[in-house]
Amino acid sequence: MTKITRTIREQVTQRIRDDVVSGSFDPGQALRETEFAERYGVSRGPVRDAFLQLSQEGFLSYEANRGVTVKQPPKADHRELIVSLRKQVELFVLNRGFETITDEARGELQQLTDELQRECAAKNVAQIAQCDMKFHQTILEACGGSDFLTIWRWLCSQMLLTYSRLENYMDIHAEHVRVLEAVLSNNQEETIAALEANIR
Amino acid sequence: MTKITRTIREQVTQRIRDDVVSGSFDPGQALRETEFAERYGVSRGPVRDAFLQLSQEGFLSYEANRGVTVKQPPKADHRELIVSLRKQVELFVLNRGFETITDEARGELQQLTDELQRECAAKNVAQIAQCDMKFHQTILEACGGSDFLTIWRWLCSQMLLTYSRLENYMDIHAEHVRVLEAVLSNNQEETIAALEANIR
DNA sequence: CGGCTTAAAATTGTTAACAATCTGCAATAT
DNA sequence: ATATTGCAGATTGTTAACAATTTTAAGCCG
Repeated sequence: MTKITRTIREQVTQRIRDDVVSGSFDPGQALRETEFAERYGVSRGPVRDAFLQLSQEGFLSYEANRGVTVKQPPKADHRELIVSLRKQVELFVLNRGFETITDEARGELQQLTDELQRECAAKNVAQIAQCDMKFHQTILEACGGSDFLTIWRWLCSQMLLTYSRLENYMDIHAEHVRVLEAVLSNNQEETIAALEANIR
Repeated sequence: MTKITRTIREQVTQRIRDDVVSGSFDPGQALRETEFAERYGVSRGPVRDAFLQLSQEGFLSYEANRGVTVKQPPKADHRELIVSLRKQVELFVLNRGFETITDEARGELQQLTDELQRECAAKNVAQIAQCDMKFHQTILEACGGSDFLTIWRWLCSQMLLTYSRLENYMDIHAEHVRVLEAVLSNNQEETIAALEANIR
């Protein structure tokens, strides 16, 4: 059974995160609690929680008594380090836990790849980014890497602030198909190679 | 002029963080919002914020509608990766920004080293950890590495969950003196070597 | 004109009450 | 006996009012 009700904070967090990833806001722009509370028809509490969480995730920047602003994308050399760190985390986890991937996880990866195809065709940036991340997250969790989820999310969010490959949508899908097929055929080396190529 | 008033949330967050680092709680132990609100004489709001923040920092584990528990320390192999990642971040930042370290930052480092000496002598675990982190944070910020503070904090917190060198307190101080003197003598290579040796 | 003071407006921080959800246990049915 | 249901208590989630802080801008003085 799939989860039916999510907490308001989670919903608000997801919506704002999507908007940031889609580039709906300018970097440095101030976000007001009241504005979002009214827009979503909720009180300031959950919005406040969402701002706090998204700040720690790396999408927003928080200053006491002054609210949050949309984070500037990282500089080129910083981005290089970030990509390198993310690769190390994902490949580390994959190397240790490749054998523990269950058939259920395989099915989920298949499903996410299909969803990714649809979203790539529809050119829906926020949904593409969400599928992309969920795909990698599924692998991480299936390999016993849940401990690294927080740091991995931060690394991803920094990369998403410059989600530069928005031109070639279908390439994104193709890259994930390569990973998926490597996983399905139980080929650890090819999986690693495919993942390595996908993270950039 | 030093900061006079801090927000309640910050104070509560710091106190709980200190208690976790000092080992006041058992791993897996559940923390109740009401209990901490009463203990600190505040309402549940700031405590809730603190729980949320400390969860993202990696000290606590959060489940919707079920509250937070104290995080288990990372497994040995995970810890190795974490230490390696932290080294990469600090050394990357230091390499790029060593020249930008100001005299003000140097003074702060001197001050923190003195404070560390006192706290090591007093064997006050939470304060030692706090000085230790503040020392490294000062270097990071002085070298223009503020962008990495979030991820760096997470890496540190995971290491602090097994702050294993609690025996040889004065060694901690000595290691930081070596870093400090390298910075003061403007010796970049020695600074890197000293930092590298200190992060473990 | 430029800098300083000050009050009002806007915004975030905190609180306490209320709502929703989960937990544990006893009663009940199979 | 075992599993299921339902209720009471405990705990977290949400809301709206109030407090503290910051920002804005007008007024004043040099």
